[in-house]
Amino acid sequence: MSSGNGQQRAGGEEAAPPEQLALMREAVRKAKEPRAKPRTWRGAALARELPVARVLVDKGVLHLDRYFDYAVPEELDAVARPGVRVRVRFGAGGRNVREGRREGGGLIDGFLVERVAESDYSGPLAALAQVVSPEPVLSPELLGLARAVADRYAGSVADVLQLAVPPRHARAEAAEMGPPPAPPSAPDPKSWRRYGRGAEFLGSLASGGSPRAVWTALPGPQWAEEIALAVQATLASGRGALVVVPAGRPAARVDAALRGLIGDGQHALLTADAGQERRYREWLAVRRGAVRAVVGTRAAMFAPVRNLGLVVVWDDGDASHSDDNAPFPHVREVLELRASRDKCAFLLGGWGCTVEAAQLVESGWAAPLVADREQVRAAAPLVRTVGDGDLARDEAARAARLPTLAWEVVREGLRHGPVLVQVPRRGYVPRMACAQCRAPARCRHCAGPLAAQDAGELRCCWCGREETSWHCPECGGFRLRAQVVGARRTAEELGRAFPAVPVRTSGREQVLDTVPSTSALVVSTPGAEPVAEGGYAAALLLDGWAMLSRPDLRAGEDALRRWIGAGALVRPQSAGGTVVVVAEPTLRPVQALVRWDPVGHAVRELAERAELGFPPVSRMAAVSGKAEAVAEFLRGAELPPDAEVLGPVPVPVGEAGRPRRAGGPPPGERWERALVRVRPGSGAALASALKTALAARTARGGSGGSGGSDAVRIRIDPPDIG
DNA sequence: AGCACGCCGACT
DNA sequence: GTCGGCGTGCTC
Repeated sequence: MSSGNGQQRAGGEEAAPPEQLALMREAVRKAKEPRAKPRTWRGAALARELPVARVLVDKGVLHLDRYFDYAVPEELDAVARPGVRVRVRFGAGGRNVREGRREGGGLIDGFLVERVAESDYSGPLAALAQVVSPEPVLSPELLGLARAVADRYAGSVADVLQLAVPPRHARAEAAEMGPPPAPPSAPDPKSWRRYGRGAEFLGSLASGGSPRAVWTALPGPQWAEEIALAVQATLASGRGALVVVPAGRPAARVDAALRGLIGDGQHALLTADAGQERRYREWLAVRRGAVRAVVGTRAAMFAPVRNLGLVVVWDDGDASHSDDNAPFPHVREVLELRASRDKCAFLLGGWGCTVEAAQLVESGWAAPLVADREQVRAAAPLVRTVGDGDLARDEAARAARLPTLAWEVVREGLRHGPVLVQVPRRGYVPRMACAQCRAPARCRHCAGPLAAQDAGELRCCWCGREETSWHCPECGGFRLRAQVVGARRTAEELGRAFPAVPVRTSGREQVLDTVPSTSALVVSTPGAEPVAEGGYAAALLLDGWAMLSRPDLRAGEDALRRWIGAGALVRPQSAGGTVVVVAEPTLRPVQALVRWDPVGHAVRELAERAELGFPPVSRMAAVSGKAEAVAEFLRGAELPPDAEVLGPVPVPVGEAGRPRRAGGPPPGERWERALVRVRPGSGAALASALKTALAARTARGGSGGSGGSDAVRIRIDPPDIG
């Protein structure tokens, strides 16, 4: 078998004299001899032991997702250890054969993966240009994890490492670090006793066990200390622990709780808002084993904790647990991988319960950690609803835009302390719902969401089929309405309704951390709610129907999660805490809130998704790009036999209000998106098929993952499948 | 993605 | 004869 290159060369040499031709053929054959001895083009001396370095080049492109061999010069022998960052010449410029070997190609970064005696590569090896630093940042464990994540998400290892290894900072690296402090003693389980087998769980951690649990936390501020106790128990067993929370504020709470329990110095805080130097210093402290525990936001999910004994994710339904860089790994999934690979304990906690969490319990992978109903009733606020019927009957509501019940609860609450008002954030996508019962309109073929198109016709956002005779399967209605959200004005009007009371707002721009226990109206968007000292006296959850009627698979789950998140900051019912939600009391998430039963909701939701073939019971991948590119890609890909392709359908350009996520179509281009769905168990096969097809495509002609006009993008577990 | 190599048409 | 377009294929 001769390479294409060789054929070409031979063709061009036909005019050359025979003896010269023979010489050239000889040269070609020589270059192809297997097990070529490593040599540099300067003939520099090589390391005597293991002179070949296997290098992972730091380029996200998929067809470069493998190792390249380089020769190790003698002078780099000592520092060229596995795991260090290196720079190498890489690119076509390196093989200018004619005028003797000349340096070419650009210098690019990479990681030295291992040192070996011989190379499989048949050509002459280039030499490592530089060892950037002797710090072995890429351990075999981290590389293994990065590879597993890359496989799970059909991405490249280099892309994952970009998320996993922070940029180097020389000054941070120079700092000396001491040995880790002595482990703390095993904790008293304290409030963990409120959960059925909570004390048992902590005991298992402390004695070196690796239990896995989905924990439904009771409302209130105790959760941070409960996580800290789990960390303490794990440290007591001589192992390390990793906690990932959705944002800086909850990270600060767990940090404070840990300080309170075991003091400073046992753990590092890894959050995005730290500067580069501090980030790298903290990360190094973890890698070097100077600290044994980590609390942080999503980038911390890869933290190289030594002898990992426990991983924790808090509030896994929060969107910020999903990384927004390729290949878009999710904290819960990555920590599941870590727990499996490292055989360590796993704790997924939240006030609510995601469908994915319910699935972990149902599959038997994790055990439920819940309090009994009596405990729940004692800790949760009283929840009351205001539905359409109430509103219609309510004269006062029409005038004041505030239902009588809501008004009364707020007024009464303000007599005892602060009152939280939750208003939805702007920017929910208006799609279609039943005008009568407000159930989202769904496609009768694949159950995707229906949306009105530019021309006015009704189409499925997944499979693209037109719907001409829709009627509501819930209530039999046949009229549709577009969903519109207008919110903030309500807050201003509220302020006018209670003129003597101070109004404070907390939102995306300015997030309040805490508010005092004095009477005030606290208006907040979901996720930005300040914690009130002693708890809120009441909470008012407005425009619930708008949250619920988004035609998103997770609309109900999301709404419930946000309500629960607000309600958990309210005093218990026994202390007068009351929540009013403006939403139909017949709807499932509303009922779940009233009963404070997030697990029941998630379990029912899971059963329904299994029936309809929705994630997470099936796995989905989105393929998007220009129409021809998507079609060609799908034609070329060898998808698993059970794969089902939905669509493609046009990607809406700049849908009203929805912020365009990174990875959308460039301005002015019309893109399409297809969804590929497989049965449970075929997820890995799907990811692998997509990765192979993408790599082949890029290597062939197309312009691969990022740039070019014929690019396609793959996203496993797309977040917005309508 | 870059980047060189090589074939094929235009021009001093 | 040589210069330079861009179509292919490789990168240790």
